[in-house]
Amino acid sequence: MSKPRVRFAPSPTGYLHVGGARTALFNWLYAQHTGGTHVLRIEDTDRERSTEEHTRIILDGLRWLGITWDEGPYFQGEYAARHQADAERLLAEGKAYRCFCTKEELEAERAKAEAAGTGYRYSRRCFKLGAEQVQERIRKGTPSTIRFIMPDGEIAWDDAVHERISFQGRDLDDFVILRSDNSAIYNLAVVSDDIAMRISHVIRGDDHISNTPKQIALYRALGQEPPVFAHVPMILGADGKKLSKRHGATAVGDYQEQGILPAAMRNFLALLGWSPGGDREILKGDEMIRLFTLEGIQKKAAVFDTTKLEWMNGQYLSALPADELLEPVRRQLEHMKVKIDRDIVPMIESVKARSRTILHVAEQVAVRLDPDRSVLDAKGEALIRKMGSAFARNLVLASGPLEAIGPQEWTADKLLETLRTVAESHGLKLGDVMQPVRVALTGSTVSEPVNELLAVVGRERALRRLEETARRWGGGESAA
RNA sequence: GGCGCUAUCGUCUAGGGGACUAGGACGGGGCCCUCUCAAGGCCCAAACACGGGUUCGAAUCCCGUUAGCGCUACCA
Repeated sequence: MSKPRVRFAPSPTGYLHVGGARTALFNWLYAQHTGGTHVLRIEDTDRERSTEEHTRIILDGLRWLGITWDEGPYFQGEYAARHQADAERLLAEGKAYRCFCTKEELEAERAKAEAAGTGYRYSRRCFKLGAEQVQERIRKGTPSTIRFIMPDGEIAWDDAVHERISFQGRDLDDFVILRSDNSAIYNLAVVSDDIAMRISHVIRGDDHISNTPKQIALYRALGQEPPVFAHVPMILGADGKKLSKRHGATAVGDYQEQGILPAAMRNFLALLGWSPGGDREILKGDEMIRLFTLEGIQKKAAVFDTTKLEWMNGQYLSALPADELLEPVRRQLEHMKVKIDRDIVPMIESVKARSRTILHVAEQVAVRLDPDRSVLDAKGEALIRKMGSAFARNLVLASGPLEAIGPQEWTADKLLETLRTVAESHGLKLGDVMQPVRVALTGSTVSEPVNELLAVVGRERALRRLEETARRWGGGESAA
C-alpha cells in the first residue's frame, strides 16, 4: 500500500486562524505518523482578497508552530489552465453545460424561491437550451459559466471521523465550476488539484462537509476514485459560536505575541478535538506523532479555552531549562526596551515556575534587572498600609546586616541565614522582614523566595533600592 | 426554509453493553507545605439533553424530540 499524501490548503485571505492551524497540525501529524507526505497548497484563486502578505504570515505561523511540509508551497493560481481543461472536458463529455444566466437573473430566482419558502435550486434553464441556441449565444459573445450536472441518487462516503455521511443528489444544485472569466470555482479547483497532486486523505474543517458530495460527484465524473475524507470539528468561542475576531485573539500570531511557546500551542491545539485516549495531557512532539490517529478525532466542536492554554504554557515554561527560554525572553525584553547588562538566565530560572507566558517572565526579569522598574501593586500597597511605620523600620533593620555581606558571599543560602538572624534577634517573624524587602524590590507581595530574589537582583542594586524605599516610606520618623 | 453535522461536569475530554458509586485535566472551593506566590501533594462541589425502544443489563446500539452549529454565491 502506498503512503498517504495529505495537504493543508489555506487561502491567503487572512491571518493564520487557530482553526486553520489545527487543521494543518492534524495533517502534519497524520503524515508524520504514517510516514506520508504533507503538501502545502496556497489557494489563492480569490484574486480580490488574496495577498502575498497573508501567504507570508501563514507560512511564518506554520514554521513557528513547527509544522513542516514535504512539498510546496504550490499556488493554486498557477493551475488555472488545468482547471479550465477539466471543466471543458466535463462539458465535452456532456457532464456539464454552459449557463448564460446573469447574476441578476439568478438573484431573482433565488429571491423568488426564498419568498415561496422553498429550498433554492438552480432551475436548469440553460440545460434545456438546444445546441444551436448555445452556439448562437457564444457567437454573439454572451458571457457564460460552466455548470456541472449534479446527478440524482445517493452520494455517501465513510468519513474517517464521522463514519457514514449521506446526501441525495437531488438536494444539490447544478453548481458553477467555471466562471465566465474562465477561472475555476473552489470545488473544481480543489478536486482538480487534489487529483493532480494524488492526495489520498483530505483532512479539513467540518464546514466543508456540504462541499464533499459535490466534490465526490466531480471525482466520479472525472473518472477518479475519491480520497478518504476526515472532517474535523470546528473551534468555537466561549459563547459557543464559531471562533471569530470578536472573541479576541484568533490568529496564531496573536498567541506568539502573547508569549505562548510553540510547543505548548501545538499541544493545546492537538488536544482540541483530538484525544489519544486515557488521561494524557502533556504530549511532547514525538509522542503526539506516535499516538495520532484519525479515529481519535472528536466529532463535536470544541470551545477554545485560553485559560487552559495558559496553564499548559505554564507547564512547558516550568519544565523547560532556563537557557532555552533565553532567546524568546531576550527578544521580549528588547521589545520592552530593557537594557540587559547581566546574565539573565538565573533570573529566568527563578521566575519561570511562577509564570504562564514569556511576556510574564520578561516583565519579572525586567524588574530584577532594575528594581526601579517595579510598580507598586494593590497587594504591595496594602502591606505598606497595614505595617505602617514597621514597614520602613524593618527594612532598615535588614539593611545593616545585609550590607555586611560581602559581594562574594551574596548567595541565596547566606542571605537566608542573615535574614533569619535579623528576624530572630528582633523577635520578628521571618515574614515581617521578608515581605517589606519583597515589596521594596518588586512592588508586590508575590515573588520567588526573598533570599533568592536578593541574590538574583544583586548586592548593589538591592541595597540601594532597599535604602531608597526605606527613606521614601520612613515618613520622617527616625528609623533607628 | 432546505440539506447536513453534533449532543458526558462551566470548559477540554476518558468511556465503544456489565469493570460506572461515570475517570482525568483546566477553572472554582478547602487543606498541607510555607517568608508571599507559583509549583507540588491531598480533599470537595460539578455531567451522561429529553422521550421511546433493543437487551437479563445502556453513557455506550436504534428511532424520535429538543437544542446548538455548519452549508445553502460566477467566496474559499
